[in-house]
Amino acid sequence: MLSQIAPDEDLVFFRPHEFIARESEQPAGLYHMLEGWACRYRTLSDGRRQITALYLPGDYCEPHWALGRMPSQPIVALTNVRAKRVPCQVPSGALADHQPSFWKSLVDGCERQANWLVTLGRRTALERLSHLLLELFERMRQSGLAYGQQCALPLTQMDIADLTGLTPVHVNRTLQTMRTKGLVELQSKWLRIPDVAALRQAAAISQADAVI
Amino acid sequence: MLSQIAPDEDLVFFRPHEFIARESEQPAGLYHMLEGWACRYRTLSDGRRQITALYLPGDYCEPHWALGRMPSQPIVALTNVRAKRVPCQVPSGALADHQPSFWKSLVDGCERQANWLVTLGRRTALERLSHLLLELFERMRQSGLAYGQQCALPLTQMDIADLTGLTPVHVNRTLQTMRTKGLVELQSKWLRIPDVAALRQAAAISQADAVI
DNA sequence: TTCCCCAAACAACATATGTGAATTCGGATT
DNA sequence: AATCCGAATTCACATATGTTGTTTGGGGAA
Repeated sequence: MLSQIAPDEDLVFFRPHEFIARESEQPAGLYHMLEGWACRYRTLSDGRRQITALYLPGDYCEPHWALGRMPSQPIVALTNVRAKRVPCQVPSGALADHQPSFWKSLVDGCERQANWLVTLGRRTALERLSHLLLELFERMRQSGLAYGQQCALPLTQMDIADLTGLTPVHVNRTLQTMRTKGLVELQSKWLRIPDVAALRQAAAISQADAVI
Repeated sequence: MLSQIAPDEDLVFFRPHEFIARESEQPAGLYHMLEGWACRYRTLSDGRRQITALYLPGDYCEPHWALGRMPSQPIVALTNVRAKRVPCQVPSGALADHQPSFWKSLVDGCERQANWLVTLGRRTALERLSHLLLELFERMRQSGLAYGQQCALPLTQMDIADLTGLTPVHVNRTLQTMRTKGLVELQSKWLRIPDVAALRQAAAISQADAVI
Protein backbone atom coordinates (compact mmCIF):
# COMPACT_ATOMS: atom_id res chain seq x y z
CA MET A 1 0.00 0.00 0.00
CA LEU A 2 1.12 3.51 -0.67
CA SER A 3 0.76 4.47 2.95
CA GLN A 4 3.49 2.02 3.87
CA ILE A 5 6.17 3.85 1.93
CA ALA A 6 8.35 5.80 4.33
CA PRO A 7 7.53 9.45 3.75
CA ASP A 8 11.17 10.47 3.42
CA GLU A 9 12.22 7.77 1.04
CA ASP A 10 10.33 7.68 -2.23
CA LEU A 11 10.54 6.01 -5.57
CA VAL A 12 10.78 8.59 -8.33
CA PHE A 13 10.77 8.45 -12.11
CA PHE A 14 12.19 10.68 -14.82
CA ARG A 15 11.76 10.72 -18.58
CA PRO A 16 14.55 11.24 -21.11
CA HIS A 17 15.74 14.88 -21.12
CA GLU A 18 13.90 15.59 -17.89
CA PHE A 19 15.86 17.58 -15.32
CA ILE A 20 16.82 15.68 -12.18
CA ALA A 21 18.49 18.74 -10.69
CA ARG A 22 19.05 22.30 -11.82
CA GLU A 23 22.05 24.46 -11.18
CA SER A 24 21.94 26.20 -7.80
CA GLU A 25 18.52 24.82 -6.91
CA GLN A 26 18.15 22.77 -3.79
CA PRO A 27 17.45 19.21 -4.98
CA ALA A 28 14.56 17.27 -3.46
CA GLY A 29 17.03 14.71 -2.23
CA LEU A 30 19.79 12.37 -3.15
CA TYR A 31 18.90 9.82 -5.80
CA HIS A 32 20.01 6.24 -5.61
CA MET A 33 19.76 5.11 -9.23
CA LEU A 34 17.81 1.90 -9.67
CA GLU A 35 17.36 1.86 -13.42
CA GLY A 36 18.34 4.03 -16.38
CA TRP A 37 21.14 6.50 -17.09
CA ALA A 38 21.58 10.17 -16.26
CA CYS A 39 24.33 12.74 -16.71
CA ARG A 40 25.70 15.97 -15.31
CA TYR A 41 26.93 18.58 -17.79
CA ARG A 42 27.75 22.19 -18.51
CA THR A 43 27.08 24.22 -21.64
CA LEU A 44 29.09 27.27 -22.59
CA SER A 45 27.29 30.35 -23.83
CA ASP A 46 27.82 29.45 -27.49
CA GLY A 47 26.34 25.98 -27.08
CA ARG A 48 29.43 23.87 -26.59
CA ARG A 49 28.47 21.12 -24.16
CA GLN A 50 30.56 18.84 -21.97
CA ILE A 51 29.20 15.96 -19.93
CA THR A 52 31.09 15.75 -16.64
CA ALA A 53 29.54 12.70 -15.00
CA LEU A 54 27.43 9.70 -15.88
CA TYR A 55 25.06 8.05 -13.39
CA LEU A 56 24.38 4.36 -13.89
CA PRO A 57 22.23 1.98 -11.86
CA GLY A 58 23.67 1.67 -8.39
CA ASP A 59 25.25 5.13 -8.40
CA TYR A 60 24.36 7.93 -6.00
CA CYS A 61 23.39 11.21 -7.57
CA GLU A 62 24.99 13.35 -6.06
CA PRO A 63 26.94 12.46 -2.90
CA HIS A 64 28.06 16.09 -2.49
CA TRP A 65 24.52 17.17 -1.78
CA ALA A 66 24.71 15.35 1.54
CA LEU A 67 27.69 17.51 2.42
CA GLY A 68 25.66 20.67 2.16
CA ARG A 69 26.40 21.53 -1.46
CA MET A 70 23.96 22.66 -4.09
CA PRO A 71 24.27 21.34 -7.64
CA SER A 72 26.85 23.38 -9.50
CA GLN A 73 25.94 21.74 -12.79
CA PRO A 74 22.53 20.53 -14.00
CA ILE A 75 21.64 16.85 -14.19
CA VAL A 76 19.29 15.31 -16.74
CA ALA A 77 17.97 11.85 -17.43
CA LEU A 78 19.31 10.26 -20.61
CA THR A 79 16.80 7.40 -20.55
CA ASN A 80 13.81 6.52 -18.45
CA VAL A 81 15.09 6.62 -14.90
CA ARG A 82 13.81 4.96 -11.78
CA ALA A 83 15.48 6.03 -8.54
CA LYS A 84 15.08 5.99 -4.79
CA ARG A 85 15.02 9.44 -3.28
CA VAL A 86 16.72 9.84 0.07
CA PRO A 87 16.78 13.16 1.94
CA CYS A 88 19.96 15.25 1.83
CA GLN A 89 19.77 16.36 5.41
CA VAL A 90 21.21 13.22 6.89
CA PRO A 91 23.88 14.29 9.39
CA SER A 92 27.27 13.46 8.01
CA GLY A 93 28.16 11.46 11.10
CA ALA A 94 25.26 9.12 10.56
CA LEU A 95 26.11 8.80 6.88
CA ALA A 96 29.67 7.87 7.71
CA ASP A 97 28.59 5.22 10.14
CA HIS A 98 25.68 3.69 8.30
CA GLN A 99 26.41 4.14 4.62
CA PRO A 100 29.92 3.07 3.68
CA SER A 101 28.67 2.47 0.13
CA PHE A 102 27.77 6.13 0.03
CA TRP A 103 31.35 7.22 0.73
CA LYS A 104 32.66 4.72 -1.74
CA SER A 105 30.39 6.24 -4.33
CA LEU A 106 31.72 9.72 -3.58
CA VAL A 107 35.37 8.79 -3.76
CA ASP A 108 34.89 6.54 -6.80
CA GLY A 109 33.34 9.49 -8.57
CA CYS A 110 36.35 11.65 -7.74
CA GLU A 111 38.80 9.07 -9.01
CA ARG A 112 36.85 8.57 -12.20
CA GLN A 113 36.97 12.29 -12.77
CA ALA A 114 40.72 12.35 -12.24
CA ASN A 115 41.15 9.61 -14.83
CA TRP A 116 38.79 11.41 -17.14
CA LEU A 117 40.98 14.51 -16.98
CA VAL A 118 43.85 12.47 -18.38
CA THR A 119 41.64 11.21 -21.18
CA LEU A 120 40.37 14.63 -22.20
CA GLY A 121 43.75 16.28 -21.84
CA ARG A 122 46.07 13.79 -23.46
CA ARG A 123 44.35 10.97 -25.33
CA THR A 124 43.48 10.85 -29.03
CA ALA A 125 39.95 10.36 -30.28
CA LEU A 126 40.38 6.61 -30.68
CA GLU A 127 41.91 6.31 -27.23
CA ARG A 128 39.12 8.38 -25.68
CA LEU A 129 36.40 6.26 -27.21
CA SER A 130 38.15 3.04 -26.24
CA HIS A 131 38.56 4.27 -22.69
CA LEU A 132 34.95 5.36 -22.44
CA LEU A 133 33.56 2.10 -23.72
CA LEU A 134 35.79 0.09 -21.42
CA GLU A 135 34.77 2.15 -18.42
CA LEU A 136 31.09 1.84 -19.18
CA PHE A 137 31.33 -1.88 -19.78
CA GLU A 138 33.25 -2.37 -16.54
CA ARG A 139 30.75 -0.33 -14.53
CA MET A 140 27.87 -2.26 -16.02
CA ARG A 141 29.65 -5.50 -15.30
CA GLN A 142 30.22 -4.58 -11.67
CA SER A 143 26.50 -3.87 -11.34
CA GLY A 144 25.66 -7.24 -12.79
CA LEU A 145 24.28 -5.63 -15.94
CA ALA A 146 26.76 -7.10 -18.41
CA TYR A 147 26.20 -10.38 -20.21
CA GLY A 148 29.44 -11.99 -21.23
CA GLN A 149 31.26 -9.41 -23.29
CA GLN A 150 28.26 -7.23 -23.91
CA CYS A 151 26.00 -4.71 -22.25
CA ALA A 152 23.43 -2.01 -22.98
CA LEU A 153 24.73 1.39 -24.02
CA PRO A 154 21.80 3.80 -24.38
CA LEU A 155 23.79 6.77 -25.67
CA THR A 156 23.54 8.59 -28.98
CA GLN A 157 26.71 9.47 -30.83
CA MET A 158 26.06 13.05 -29.82
CA ASP A 159 26.03 12.02 -26.16
CA ILE A 160 29.31 10.23 -26.73
CA ALA A 161 30.71 13.33 -28.40
CA ASP A 162 29.75 15.46 -25.39
CA LEU A 163 31.38 12.93 -23.10
CA THR A 164 34.63 12.69 -25.03
CA GLY A 165 35.00 16.33 -26.01
CA LEU A 166 34.76 15.49 -29.72
CA THR A 167 32.27 16.33 -32.48
CA PRO A 168 29.56 13.85 -33.44
CA VAL A 169 31.08 13.58 -36.92
CA HIS A 170 34.45 12.62 -35.54
CA VAL A 171 32.91 10.15 -33.11
CA ASN A 172 31.22 8.48 -36.04
CA ARG A 173 34.41 8.39 -38.10
CA THR A 174 36.43 6.97 -35.23
CA LEU A 175 33.78 4.40 -34.36
CA GLN A 176 33.92 3.19 -37.96
CA THR A 177 37.67 2.79 -37.68
CA MET A 178 37.26 0.83 -34.47
CA ARG A 179 34.67 -1.45 -36.03
CA THR A 180 36.97 -2.07 -38.97
CA LYS A 181 39.77 -3.00 -36.61
CA GLY A 182 37.44 -5.36 -34.76
CA LEU A 183 37.81 -3.42 -31.51
CA VAL A 184 34.10 -3.04 -30.83
CA GLU A 185 30.67 -3.93 -32.07
CA LEU A 186 28.16 -1.22 -31.36
CA GLN A 187 24.67 -1.06 -32.78
CA SER A 188 21.15 -0.24 -31.67
CA LYS A 189 22.29 0.81 -28.20
CA TRP A 190 24.10 -2.44 -27.57
CA LEU A 191 27.84 -2.79 -26.99
CA ARG A 192 30.00 -5.84 -27.52
CA ILE A 193 33.74 -5.97 -26.84
CA PRO A 194 35.26 -8.94 -28.65
CA ASP A 195 38.70 -8.54 -27.08
CA VAL A 196 38.96 -6.54 -23.88
CA ALA A 197 42.76 -6.70 -23.80
CA ALA A 198 42.99 -5.30 -27.33
CA LEU A 199 40.62 -2.47 -26.46
CA ARG A 200 42.60 -1.66 -23.32
CA GLN A 201 45.71 -1.37 -25.43
CA ALA A 202 43.90 0.86 -27.91
CA ALA A 203 42.88 3.06 -24.97
CA ALA A 204 46.52 3.54 -23.94
CA ILE A 205 45.76 2.04 -20.55
CA SER A 206 48.89 0.64 -18.98
CA GLN A 207 48.73 -2.97 -17.89
CA ALA A 208 48.66 -2.04 -14.21
CA ASP A 209 46.07 0.73 -14.43
CA ALA A 210 42.50 0.35 -13.43
CA VAL A 211 40.01 1.43 -16.05
CA ILE A 212 37.85 3.21 -13.55
CA MET B 1 61.46 22.90 21.66
CA LEU B 2 61.32 19.84 19.47
CA SER B 3 59.94 17.72 22.25
CA GLN B 4 56.83 19.86 22.33
CA ILE B 5 55.75 18.98 18.81
CA ALA B 6 52.95 16.47 18.95
CA PRO B 7 54.36 13.15 17.73
CA ASP B 8 51.56 12.57 15.25
CA GLU B 9 51.60 16.00 13.67
CA ASP B 10 54.87 16.98 12.06
CA LEU B 11 56.22 19.70 9.88
CA VAL B 12 57.66 18.25 6.69
CA PHE B 13 59.56 19.69 3.74
CA PHE B 14 59.92 18.67 0.12
CA ARG B 15 62.19 19.89 -2.66
CA PRO B 16 61.11 20.53 -6.26
CA HIS B 17 60.44 17.24 -8.12
CA GLU B 18 60.47 15.29 -4.88
CA PHE B 19 57.66 12.74 -4.50
CA ILE B 20 55.11 13.53 -1.83
CA ALA B 21 53.20 10.33 -2.55
CA ARG B 22 53.63 7.45 -4.94
CA GLU B 23 50.94 5.48 -6.70
CA SER B 24 49.50 2.69 -4.56
CA GLU B 25 51.87 3.34 -1.66
CA GLN B 26 50.41 4.16 1.71
CA PRO B 27 51.28 7.82 2.34
CA ALA B 28 52.80 8.84 5.67
CA GLY B 29 49.82 11.04 6.28
CA LEU B 30 47.68 13.81 4.95
CA TYR B 31 49.54 17.01 4.18
CA HIS B 32 48.15 20.40 4.99
CA MET B 33 50.08 22.66 2.64
CA LEU B 34 51.65 25.64 4.38
CA GLU B 35 53.94 26.92 1.64
CA GLY B 36 54.80 26.00 -1.94
CA TRP B 37 52.99 24.23 -4.75
CA ALA B 38 52.54 20.53 -5.59
CA CYS B 39 50.65 18.55 -8.20
CA ARG B 40 49.06 15.20 -8.88
CA TYR B 41 49.51 13.74 -12.37
CA ARG B 42 49.51 10.69 -14.61
CA THR B 43 51.85 9.80 -17.44
CA LEU B 44 50.89 7.47 -20.26
CA SER B 45 53.36 4.84 -21.38
CA ASP B 46 54.67 6.99 -24.24
CA GLY B 47 55.40 9.93 -21.99
CA ARG B 48 52.31 12.06 -22.44
CA ARG B 49 51.63 13.70 -19.09
CA GLN B 50 48.53 15.27 -17.61
CA ILE B 51 48.39 17.12 -14.32
CA THR B 52 45.10 16.38 -12.59
CA ALA B 53 45.32 18.51 -9.46
CA LEU B 54 47.28 21.40 -8.06
CA TYR B 55 47.89 21.87 -4.33
CA LEU B 56 48.40 25.42 -3.11
CA PRO B 57 48.99 26.73 0.38
CA GLY B 58 45.96 25.96 2.52
CA ASP B 59 44.94 22.89 0.53
CA TYR B 60 44.76 19.38 1.90
CA CYS B 61 46.70 16.75 0.02
CA GLU B 62 44.78 14.41 -0.31
CA PRO B 63 41.44 14.33 1.51
CA HIS B 64 40.61 10.90 0.04
CA TRP B 65 43.38 9.32 2.02
CA ALA B 66 41.38 9.89 5.17
CA LEU B 67 38.59 7.84 3.63
CA GLY B 68 40.76 4.79 3.36
CA ARG B 69 42.05 5.29 -0.16
CA MET B 70 45.58 4.90 -1.41
CA PRO B 71 46.95 7.40 -3.93
CA SER B 72 45.87 6.39 -7.43
CA GLN B 73 48.17 8.96 -9.01
CA PRO B 74 51.58 10.17 -7.83
CA ILE B 75 52.09 13.59 -6.26
CA VAL B 76 55.24 15.68 -6.57
CA ALA B 77 56.38 19.02 -5.28
CA LEU B 78 56.67 21.73 -7.92
CA THR B 79 58.53 24.13 -5.63
CA ASN B 80 59.96 23.96 -2.16
CA VAL B 81 57.09 22.77 -0.02
CA ARG B 82 56.45 23.12 3.66
CA ALA B 83 53.49 21.17 5.03
CA LYS B 84 51.92 19.89 8.21
CA ARG B 85 51.56 16.13 8.26
CA VAL B 86 48.44 14.79 9.94
CA PRO B 87 47.78 11.04 10.27
CA CYS B 88 45.31 9.45 7.86
CA GLN B 89 43.78 7.16 10.40
CA VAL B 90 41.51 9.74 11.96
CA PRO B 91 38.07 8.15 12.25
CA SER B 92 35.79 9.76 9.73
CA GLY B 93 33.30 10.69 12.42
CA ALA B 94 35.85 12.77 14.23
CA LEU B 95 36.93 14.41 11.00
CA ALA B 96 33.38 15.31 10.17
CA ASP B 97 32.81 16.86 13.56
CA HIS B 98 36.09 18.64 14.07
CA GLN B 99 37.34 19.54 10.60
CA PRO B 100 34.66 21.16 8.47
CA SER B 101 37.46 22.78 6.47
CA PHE B 102 38.63 19.32 5.59
CA TRP B 103 35.30 18.40 3.98
CA LYS B 104 35.20 21.71 2.22
CA SER B 105 38.60 20.95 0.79
CA LEU B 106 37.40 17.57 -0.48
CA VAL B 107 34.27 18.85 -2.15
CA ASP B 108 35.98 21.95 -3.53
CA GLY B 109 38.51 19.65 -5.18
CA CYS B 110 35.70 17.65 -6.77
CA GLU B 111 33.99 20.74 -8.13
CA ARG B 112 37.22 22.11 -9.50
CA GLN B 113 37.76 18.84 -11.30
CA ALA B 114 34.28 18.96 -12.78
CA ASN B 115 34.94 22.45 -14.11
CA TRP B 116 38.30 21.35 -15.37
CA LEU B 117 36.64 18.60 -17.42
CA VAL B 118 34.69 21.27 -19.27
CA THR B 119 37.86 23.20 -19.94
CA LEU B 120 39.80 20.22 -21.29
CA GLY B 121 36.88 18.89 -23.27
CA ARG B 122 35.47 22.00 -24.86
CA ARG B 123 37.61 25.10 -24.51
CA THR B 124 40.18 26.42 -26.96
CA ALA B 125 43.81 26.96 -26.01
CA LEU B 126 43.29 30.65 -25.24
CA GLU B 127 40.22 29.89 -23.17
CA ARG B 128 42.02 27.14 -21.26
CA LEU B 129 44.93 29.38 -20.36
CA SER B 130 42.63 32.23 -19.38
CA HIS B 131 40.61 29.90 -17.20
CA LEU B 132 43.69 28.45 -15.54
CA LEU B 133 45.23 31.81 -14.75
CA LEU B 134 41.95 33.10 -13.35
CA GLU B 135 41.52 30.04 -11.17
CA LEU B 136 45.04 30.24 -9.81
CA PHE B 137 44.77 33.94 -9.13
CA GLU B 138 41.47 33.48 -7.38
CA ARG B 139 42.78 30.63 -5.22
CA MET B 140 45.83 32.66 -4.28
CA ARG B 141 43.63 35.63 -3.50
CA GLN B 142 41.42 33.56 -1.22
CA SER B 143 44.50 32.43 0.65
CA GLY B 144 45.63 35.99 1.09
CA LEU B 145 48.56 35.45 -1.27
CA ALA B 146 47.52 37.91 -3.96
CA TYR B 147 48.59 41.51 -3.99
CA GLY B 148 46.18 43.71 -5.85
CA GLN B 149 45.88 42.18 -9.30
CA GLN B 150 48.99 40.06 -9.04
CA CYS B 151 50.32 36.92 -7.45
CA ALA B 152 53.16 34.40 -7.67
CA LEU B 153 52.88 31.71 -10.31
CA PRO B 154 55.81 29.31 -9.93
CA LEU B 155 55.02 27.17 -12.99
CA THR B 156 57.09 26.59 -16.11
CA GLN B 157 55.37 26.72 -19.48
CA MET B 158 55.78 22.96 -19.57
CA ASP B 159 53.86 22.64 -16.31
CA ILE B 160 51.15 24.83 -17.79
CA ALA B 161 51.08 22.64 -20.88
CA ASP B 162 50.60 19.53 -18.75
CA LEU B 163 47.81 21.27 -16.88
CA THR B 164 45.96 22.46 -19.96
CA GLY B 165 46.49 19.43 -22.19
CA LEU B 166 48.47 21.47 -24.72
CA THR B 167 52.07 21.38 -25.94
CA PRO B 168 54.65 23.76 -24.50
CA VAL B 169 55.06 25.35 -27.91
CA HIS B 170 51.40 26.13 -28.19
CA VAL B 171 51.26 27.43 -24.63
CA ASN B 172 54.02 29.84 -25.55
CA ARG B 173 52.30 30.94 -28.76
CA THR B 174 49.00 31.49 -26.98
CA LEU B 175 50.59 33.32 -24.09
CA GLN B 176 52.16 35.71 -26.60
CA THR B 177 48.75 36.35 -28.12
CA MET B 178 47.31 37.02 -24.70
CA ARG B 179 50.12 39.44 -23.86
CA THR B 180 49.56 41.25 -27.14
CA LYS B 181 45.87 41.58 -26.33
CA GLY B 182 46.74 42.92 -22.90
CA LEU B 183 44.97 40.04 -21.17
CA VAL B 184 47.85 39.07 -18.89
CA GLU B 185 51.33 40.02 -17.85
CA LEU B 186 53.37 36.98 -16.96
CA GLN B 187 57.10 37.01 -16.39
CA SER B 188 59.64 35.52 -14.04
CA LYS B 189 57.05 33.46 -12.20
CA TRP B 190 54.84 36.42 -11.50
CA LEU B 191 51.30 36.93 -12.80
CA ARG B 192 49.42 40.18 -13.25
CA ILE B 193 45.87 40.42 -14.54
CA PRO B 194 45.20 43.97 -15.74
CA ASP B 195 41.48 43.38 -16.33
CA VAL B 196 39.84 40.44 -14.62
CA ALA B 197 36.52 40.92 -16.41
CA ALA B 198 38.23 40.85 -19.79
CA LEU B 199 40.10 37.69 -18.90
CA ARG B 200 36.90 36.04 -17.68
CA GLN B 201 35.32 36.80 -21.01
CA ALA B 202 38.32 35.39 -22.83
CA ALA B 203 37.93 32.24 -20.76
CA ALA B 204 34.33 31.79 -21.92
CA ILE B 205 33.14 31.94 -18.36
CA SER B 206 29.54 33.02 -18.19
CA GLN B 207 28.79 35.99 -16.00
CA ALA B 208 27.10 33.87 -13.36
CA ASP B 209 29.69 31.11 -13.18
CA ALA B 210 32.22 30.76 -10.46
CA VAL B 211 35.77 30.41 -11.66
CA ILE B 212 36.53 27.66 -9.22
C1' DT C 1 82.99 38.34 -15.30
C1' DT C 2 82.40 34.15 -17.83
C1' DC C 3 80.32 30.01 -18.50
C1' DC C 4 76.51 26.88 -18.38
C1' DC C 5 71.98 25.23 -18.69
C1' DC C 6 67.25 25.24 -18.66
C1' DA C 7 63.36 27.81 -20.01
C1' DA C 8 61.39 30.76 -23.33
C1' DA C 9 60.74 32.22 -27.93
C1' DC C 10 60.45 31.53 -32.73
C1' DA C 11 59.83 29.29 -37.41
C1' DA C 12 58.23 25.88 -41.04
C1' DC C 13 55.61 22.33 -41.76
C1' DA C 14 52.37 18.14 -40.60
C1' DT C 15 48.03 16.32 -39.08
C1' DA C 16 44.15 15.36 -36.13
C1' DT C 17 39.99 17.12 -35.52
C1' DG C 18 36.30 20.56 -36.61
C1' DT C 19 32.70 22.58 -39.91
C1' DG C 20 28.86 22.57 -42.88
C1' DA C 21 26.08 20.07 -45.71
C1' DA C 22 23.82 16.28 -48.07
C1' DT C 23 22.28 11.48 -47.86
C1' DT C 24 20.81 7.21 -45.84
C1' DC C 25 19.01 4.40 -42.30
C1' DG C 26 15.83 2.54 -38.78
C1' DG C 27 12.46 2.55 -35.52
C1' DA C 28 8.03 4.68 -34.21
C1' DT C 29 3.45 6.27 -35.64
C1' DT C 30 -0.50 6.37 -38.40
C1' DA D 1 2.17 -0.53 -46.01
C1' DA D 2 3.18 4.43 -46.00
C1' DT D 3 5.02 8.27 -43.55
C1' DC D 4 7.99 10.65 -40.54
C1' DC D 5 11.87 12.15 -37.88
C1' DG D 6 15.80 11.84 -35.33
C1' DA D 7 20.06 9.43 -35.60
C1' DA D 8 23.78 7.68 -38.23
C1' DT D 9 26.71 7.98 -42.15
C1' DT D 10 29.47 10.12 -45.61
C1' DC D 11 31.92 13.91 -48.12
C1' DA D 12 34.84 18.03 -49.07
C1' DC D 13 37.14 21.34 -47.05
C1' DA D 14 38.92 24.52 -43.07
C1' DT D 15 41.78 25.24 -39.10
C1' DA D 16 43.55 24.74 -34.47
C1' DT D 17 47.01 22.49 -32.55
C1' DG D 18 51.04 19.28 -32.78
C1' DT D 19 55.93 18.25 -34.31
C1' DT D 20 60.65 19.03 -35.04
C1' DG D 21 64.32 21.84 -34.74
C1' DT D 22 66.85 26.14 -33.94
C1' DT D 23 67.73 30.41 -31.54
C1' DT D 24 67.54 33.54 -27.76
C1' DG D 25 67.44 34.84 -23.03
C1' DG D 26 68.28 35.00 -18.03
C1' DG D 27 69.73 33.34 -13.58
C1' DG D 28 72.99 30.55 -10.90
C1' DA D 29 77.71 28.50 -10.24
C1' DA D 30 82.47 28.92 -10.55
